[in-house]
Amino acid sequence: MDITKIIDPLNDAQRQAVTAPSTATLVLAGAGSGKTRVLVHRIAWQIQVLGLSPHNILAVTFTNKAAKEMRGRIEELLNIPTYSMWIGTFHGIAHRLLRRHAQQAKLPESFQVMDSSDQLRVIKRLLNTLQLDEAKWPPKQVQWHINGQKDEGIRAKHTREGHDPYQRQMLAIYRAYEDFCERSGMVDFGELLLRAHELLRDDPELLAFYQQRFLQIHVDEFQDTNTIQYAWLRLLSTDKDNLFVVGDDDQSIYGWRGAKIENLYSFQKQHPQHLLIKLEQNYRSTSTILKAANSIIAQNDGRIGKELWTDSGDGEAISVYSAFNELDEAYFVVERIRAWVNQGGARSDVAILYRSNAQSRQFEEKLMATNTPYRVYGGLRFFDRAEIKNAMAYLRLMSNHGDDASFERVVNTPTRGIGASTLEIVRQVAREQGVSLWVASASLIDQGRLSARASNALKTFLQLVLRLAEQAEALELFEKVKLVVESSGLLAFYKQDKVDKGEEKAENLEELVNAAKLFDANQENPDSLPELDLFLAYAALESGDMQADDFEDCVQLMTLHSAKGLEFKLVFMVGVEEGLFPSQQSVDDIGRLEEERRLCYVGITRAMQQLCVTYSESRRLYGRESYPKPSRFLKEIPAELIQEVRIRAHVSRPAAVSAYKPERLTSSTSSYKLGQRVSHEKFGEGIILQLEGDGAQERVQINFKQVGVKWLMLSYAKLQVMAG
DNA sequence: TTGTTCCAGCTTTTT
DNA sequence: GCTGGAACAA
Repeated sequence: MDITKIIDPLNDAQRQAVTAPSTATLVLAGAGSGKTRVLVHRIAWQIQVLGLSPHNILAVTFTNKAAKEMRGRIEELLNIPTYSMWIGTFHGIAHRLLRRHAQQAKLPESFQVMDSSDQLRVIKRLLNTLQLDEAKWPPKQVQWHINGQKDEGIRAKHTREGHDPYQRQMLAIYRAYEDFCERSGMVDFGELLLRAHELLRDDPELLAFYQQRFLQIHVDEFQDTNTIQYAWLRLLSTDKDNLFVVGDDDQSIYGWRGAKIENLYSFQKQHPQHLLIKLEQNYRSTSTILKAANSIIAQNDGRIGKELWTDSGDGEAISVYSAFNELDEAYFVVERIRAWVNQGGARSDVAILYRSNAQSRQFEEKLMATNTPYRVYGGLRFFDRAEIKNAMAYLRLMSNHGDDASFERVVNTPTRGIGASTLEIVRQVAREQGVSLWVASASLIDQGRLSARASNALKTFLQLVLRLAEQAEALELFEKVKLVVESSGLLAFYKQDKVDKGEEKAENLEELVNAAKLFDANQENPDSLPELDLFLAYAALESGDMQADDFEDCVQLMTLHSAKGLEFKLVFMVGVEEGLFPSQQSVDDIGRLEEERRLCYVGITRAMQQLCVTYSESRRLYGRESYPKPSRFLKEIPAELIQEVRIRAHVSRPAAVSAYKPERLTSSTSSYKLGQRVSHEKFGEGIILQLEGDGAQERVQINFKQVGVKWLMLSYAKLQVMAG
């Protein structure tokens, strides 16, 4: 047995963690301190030295990427297959449990997973049926409320009807939403976790089964767990003290989406005998960078406390550049990158990190202007694209006719003459009879309660889906997808669409067939569940990773949040200004301010060799010129670590932007005049306010007595000149 | 069905 | 000040 491979590459603290006895263990892992290595080697140790079967191990992460990496590294280290080991995201594992035990979880066998945009659509439709004004009940806010409740493990039935009208209405919406999901077999992300928790909690036999199976439970990024996730972990580990959690309270940056840093403290309280191991030796950054990071994070209260150190050298000072404006800032950064590349540095070792996505633009422009390849992270992922979602909706509908959200999505995509009024009737019947849109449509057709045209169109649609389902039955997964893409009419629809990037969309649809092929090849499916349902869930749960296309040597642009877990030799932290970073919305609340500070800590510790911080003396924000102060975080870096860049890379005081605005030209050919009284057959009497355009394009703005101000095309509107 | 105008909103993001 | 979505005119 070769344990040197497992033990030798570790430092003392890491080794202590890896070889720790099976007891509640908290590994406080600073940035760049080898956190993943500890998890991987710990699992390897348990298998190779303690003789555990991979079958007995559970490892939970937050992202698919992290899960994949962990599995890969374990396989590499041990050279054994790991398919029997449960490694995955909280959501992925919850999903697996629910699929396995759909019946006990009171879910239909082919329940569907909704992603957040699906969820938002459902909520919008729900508000509509409840006849609530979206302005008063913003769908986003409703979504936030519902997800918040689920994260806390609260269902509608747990909430007492209070007196606060707002709360009462929210509760009513939540209840209606739950009903809808129940009826149509839809499960959102929060529901996956909540349902999985309830499943184990309410079924002692099942719980005992999994408790006996998972002898060791490992949790990555524990500071990001929310209430229900931690509750779920505790259920599984009851009486066993077999939780091995790794996290860093200083890198908790997701409080705003329900992460409870308190879970770290509760863990310590609930396991008084727990083992606490701090990983403080950093293998990533220079001592200068670490000193800056330590000094900033020290400003926060209530930390468990640790200090990063390294035995590598001081390295270069931190450059701070005060830009004249945001263009100058971009210019400076791009110049620096050019110098780096000229000295033989790789572009992919360089990252530009910003607080908000909107900041990427000026950097993109400058990079483009200098022909520097770059890649912006974030944005639409493959499975989030409308054309992909449409294809998936057909597949879902084939698998589950009760999926109203998918029904709505594709009933008239591509257009087949099923208009809003027909749909409204269908919805109404569905509501009255408490059935799905599918069933309502079928009965409406049977009873001949629709116009012949609407009835036929609807019938064509239902038959299309039925036919697809029938034809797909015997096919391989990728053939099913191919069938749907081609026979639904989607592909043809996008191919003929010349204006709206239709070609690209058609290509994406073809790519979807490939994705299905790949999925099929990689899928283990130990529980032999329907592959189509698994693929659909995969699309919702793992929407990223499809865009890892070009391997070109690129500069990396991303938000500070998405940089977590990554490292770069040269890091630019830009826009480090009060109001931007920390964000204006966070400065009045100490808790949120501290989270911003942790974000700053995360940003700084991404840098391996060189860190460059920039701020601008003036910045255009929401269309207004602002003159922000340098961020307070800058002052928290000891001055001796900083080298201010004095020279202006480029004095780019912009020439005063011309105030010229083309005025709306008054049409000379018109027979109408300003102030002219006219009358319109539909809108009645009014007075001309403005004229523009010529000939067929000529338009007039008219203030109508009855209906107010409107723009009308003169060539269409039949206006009568009135005396007056 | 399509093209235009209007209007709110505006941190961070994974699953 | 820009952008995406809703509302509206044709």
